[in-house]
Amino acid sequence: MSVLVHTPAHSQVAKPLSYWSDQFLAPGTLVRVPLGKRELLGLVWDTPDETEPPNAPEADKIRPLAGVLDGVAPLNAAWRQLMTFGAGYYQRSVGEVALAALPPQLRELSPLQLGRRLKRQAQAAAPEQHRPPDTTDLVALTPEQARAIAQFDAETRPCLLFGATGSGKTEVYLQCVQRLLTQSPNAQALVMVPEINLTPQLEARFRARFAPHYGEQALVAMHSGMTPAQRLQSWLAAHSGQARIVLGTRMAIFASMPTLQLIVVDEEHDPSYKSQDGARYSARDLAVYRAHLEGARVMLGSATPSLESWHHSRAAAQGGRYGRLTMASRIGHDQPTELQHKTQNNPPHGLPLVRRVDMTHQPKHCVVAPPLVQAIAERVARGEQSMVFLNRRGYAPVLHCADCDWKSECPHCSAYRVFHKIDRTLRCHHCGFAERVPRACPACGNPDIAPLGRGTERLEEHLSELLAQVRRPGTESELYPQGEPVRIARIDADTTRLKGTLASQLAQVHDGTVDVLVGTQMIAKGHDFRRITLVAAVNPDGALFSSDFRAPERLFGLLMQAAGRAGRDAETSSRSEMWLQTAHPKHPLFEALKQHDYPAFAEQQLRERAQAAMPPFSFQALVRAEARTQEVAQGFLSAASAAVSDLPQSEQWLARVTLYPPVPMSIQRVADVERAQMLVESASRATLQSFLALWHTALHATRGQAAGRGLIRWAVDVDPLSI
DNA sequence: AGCACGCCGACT
DNA sequence: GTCGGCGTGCTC
Repeated sequence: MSVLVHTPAHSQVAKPLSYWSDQFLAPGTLVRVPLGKRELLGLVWDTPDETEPPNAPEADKIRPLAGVLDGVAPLNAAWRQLMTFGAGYYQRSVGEVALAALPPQLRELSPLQLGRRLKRQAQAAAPEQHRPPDTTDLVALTPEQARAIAQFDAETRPCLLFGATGSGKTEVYLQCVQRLLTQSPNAQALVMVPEINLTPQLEARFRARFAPHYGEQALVAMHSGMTPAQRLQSWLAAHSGQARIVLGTRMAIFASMPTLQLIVVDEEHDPSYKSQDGARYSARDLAVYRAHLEGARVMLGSATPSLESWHHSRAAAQGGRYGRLTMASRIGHDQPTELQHKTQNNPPHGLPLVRRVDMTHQPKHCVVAPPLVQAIAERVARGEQSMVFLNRRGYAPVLHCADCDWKSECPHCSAYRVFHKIDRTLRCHHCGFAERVPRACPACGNPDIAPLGRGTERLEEHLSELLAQVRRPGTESELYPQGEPVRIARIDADTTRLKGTLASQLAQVHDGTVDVLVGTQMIAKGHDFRRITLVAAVNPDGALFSSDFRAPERLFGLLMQAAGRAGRDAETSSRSEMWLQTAHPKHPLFEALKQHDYPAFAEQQLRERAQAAMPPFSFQALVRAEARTQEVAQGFLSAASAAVSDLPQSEQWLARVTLYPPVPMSIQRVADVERAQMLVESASRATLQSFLALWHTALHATRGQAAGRGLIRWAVDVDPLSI
């Protein structure tokens, strides 16, 4: 009997292992098996009567199963196929992928403990009486929303819901789920969001809509912020079919859902859907594949789709494989005619007016341009809120000595430690190494060491100085005869480290306790701020000329998303603005942003990508290597590259697959480990796939040879997001 | 991945 | 004298 256990792709036990069993066990059955001195969770893989895998061990080495996990139904064929596909596509072992997809507690719990949990779960599942949904529950839709849903119903292919921020994508998801649950009494739906931070508000909306009809148990969440017990509970509810809706982050794509009929991927362009550790899977891509496997529908939603999905949703005549559903207007705004759009210099469909501040015409070294300060001050005086966005946390990215040119380098990484004024530390954002800020330059003793550049901490400080004279309206008191001073809050990974602080900080913004909000991209995502009428990006230029070909795409998405935070209420949207401080105001990216014209931006980007034969017009994989020295890391990659010529038909492979030379990674050393990578590219996804599968053995073998000596780790990243 | 075995540096 | 570092090897 073949059984999968949690073993990595590179170990010698990557294949299914053989065990004896005296009873028939269906594939997908959860079992416990002895392995060495341990007993661990296993998953029955082949049917018992299938031929034993090649290289089966001698009969005397085969040990009997330790037990079967009663009460948990076997994982179904579609789920197992998803694991097989995921493992193959991302170059990992099936055991690693499949066992990692199960809740951790399932692996740890003894059969007795599990039995108790199952009993409790069954009691909780006791039938509840609920009011069946009827037509009065349906929220009125805008014509665009209604059309999008009708189009989705008429399609069988995956669909891209291209909807402007504020166009009501969430309501479309809700109604699609609602229609499904009403039509099929057992159907399940999976709704995915990119970040844990976004789950509470979406969960609240889904719960309010569905719990009255289907019970609290019908909706479960799945993300890494949950306790092991909660995760097991959600997983069991989904696996048993008791949960009709699963809402979660990328990990939820692996949930066992026996009657899955609909998958929604919200903010499908978000890079968080690509896992960066373990198996480097894309939950969005797996969603499309899984829907295909299960015969389920899939909807990818975004205001700024990934260029991959946008390209897939081009006209069918041009080879498009996805349907495209467009919702261009914000709720409460009629779609303007083409003429209005062109003649009035107004932004379309109630989106904020984009203003570019040419920083080359502003005072030297100014951080916030005077006109922007003025605009924020006016908002404060009117009782409106502003959001200032800087994608760099801490006080200053570097500490510098002007005398000897010392810089706050991290001793363990090839990066600078960031100055955090709040606790007077120098912190490395890559390895976590932190030290108290030295009083004087550690190299030459000069007491005059100065911060270089700006992070959110310093921006917050700077803004409070610039706005010190501004007073809030209608709040005269003895202390402040002309009204209270401006209130500034900062939200970034540093201020939200503790659980629940993000929620309470967001609440402060909502109830108007805050006039100006400073933060990193964290504040640009998803949160609905009703009273914000100004959004500013202080320094977005960095990504314009980045070596990463996806940097413009990410910047555009981020700025568009940030712009979407402004004026979400119809009454304020007419005077809401997005400010961009840039040294390149004429850059096409900003031109497109000003028009809120994603299609034009995507068109231009895709043209560039096509010319340079980059994704989505080519397919890539990255081999990464880590070692104590750069020589070893690169040496391994070179040897692996050379090993290609020993493959059968190597010339044909080399004609269709390009192997680039090994290079150090952009942050070459992290925590005293040297990192290098090598890019592999092909014009065909299938070719790249079969090449990787063939080459994997050679890569593995290289590790055991001289070139692999001293290598710490290596891994393949298929469809990498950053190169 | 775990977990053992195994061989070299600073401490109860 | 041990405790403990992580290099190498094995698990049906």
